[in-house]
Amino acid sequence: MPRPSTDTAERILELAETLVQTQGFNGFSYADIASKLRIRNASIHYHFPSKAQLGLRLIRRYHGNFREALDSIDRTNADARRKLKLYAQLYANVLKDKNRMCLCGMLASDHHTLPKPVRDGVKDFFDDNEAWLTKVLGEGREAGTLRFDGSPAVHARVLLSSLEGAMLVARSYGEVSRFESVAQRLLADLDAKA
Amino acid sequence: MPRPSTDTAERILELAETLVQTQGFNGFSYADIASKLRIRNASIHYHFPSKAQLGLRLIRRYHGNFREALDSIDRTNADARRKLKLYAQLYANVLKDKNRMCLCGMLASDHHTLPKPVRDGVKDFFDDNEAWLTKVLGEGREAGTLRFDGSPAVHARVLLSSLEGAMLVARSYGEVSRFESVAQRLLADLDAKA
DNA sequence: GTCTATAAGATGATAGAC
DNA sequence: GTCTATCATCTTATAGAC
Repeated sequence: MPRPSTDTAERILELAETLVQTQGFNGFSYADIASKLRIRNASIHYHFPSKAQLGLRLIRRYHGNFREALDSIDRTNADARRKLKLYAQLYANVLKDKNRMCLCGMLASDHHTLPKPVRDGVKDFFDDNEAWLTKVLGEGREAGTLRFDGSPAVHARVLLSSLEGAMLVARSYGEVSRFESVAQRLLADLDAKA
Repeated sequence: MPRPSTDTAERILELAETLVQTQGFNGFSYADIASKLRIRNASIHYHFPSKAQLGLRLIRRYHGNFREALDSIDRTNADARRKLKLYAQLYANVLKDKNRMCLCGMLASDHHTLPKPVRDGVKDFFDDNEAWLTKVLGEGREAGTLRFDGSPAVHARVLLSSLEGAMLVARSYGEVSRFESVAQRLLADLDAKA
């Protein structure tokens, strides 16, 4: 059977993700989803009873996919510099796809209006990213391929903040190159030979 | 006479600014303003016929105030490092006040849903900030107090993006210290003696 | 699982009295 | 310049038929 049930829920998540990433959590409605998927409002509520629950599912999905990408980078690469480059590309790929913002970066902007569970999900995402970056930065300095002052943890925050901000600003210009030049500079400054 | 007319328009702008900075352009309504200022919906429309016009007035006001702050920094300081520190403090002060996001950073997140004139206003703000930063970075390197690779223009983009992103992420934690540690690291890395 | 129908309230906006 | 009254539309959400 051609996956009968979960299919619609998946299509809803897929579209809702794009909508949050481009318009924000308060910038789209169930009606937007219904019309684009040619289903009814009530069908969405069947799968996701409230918008808060939809938001939470969206974060968990996004975080899970991101986690897999980080694990994949870890599995297939040894060099910290290479890992950071691939990490930045993760962001670039999001931006290249319909000028999307990072899901959690977008939700961070909506922070004040979000249900508590969604807020917490955003924090978890940032925490996980910072932990991964901290680890990679530590490894790189240890191996002598990366050079930076201060703690890996603080520099992880710098990288996370800067990449999120670079996406945010680049979207206003619709220029991915803006993101890329910032990311490139950020990574070049970590180069051991600098 | 105790400024009869402009007073209400000013109070509306003041509150709307906070609302946009904390909830986003799509996260507040005329009703929110009306109830908090104890006036009626129609009174707001008298001063600002459409939300788009309110948004534009908000940006112009914010940009103007920011411009004044930059001019003030230029007037009273010679050292580029000092100027950058004061620049970062401008951002920190916004964040400290009710966990606000930069008005234009917030509007950048709403980019996809904004009226064209508002979008353009956001770009103008970023352009102006980048130009100022580019100038200061150039001066600092010339004077030998700042050290960085690449062009002042690219580094200006790095600083703008990073500070905007640092605000965005810090808001999710409600910790100004998160912003401050990132800003501090960013500026320390530009130090000539690094 | 999807639909029709509908509720109950919010939204941006306007006409016209005071 | 502010008000009351009102609009058309959109919003999240639910009840119940199919």
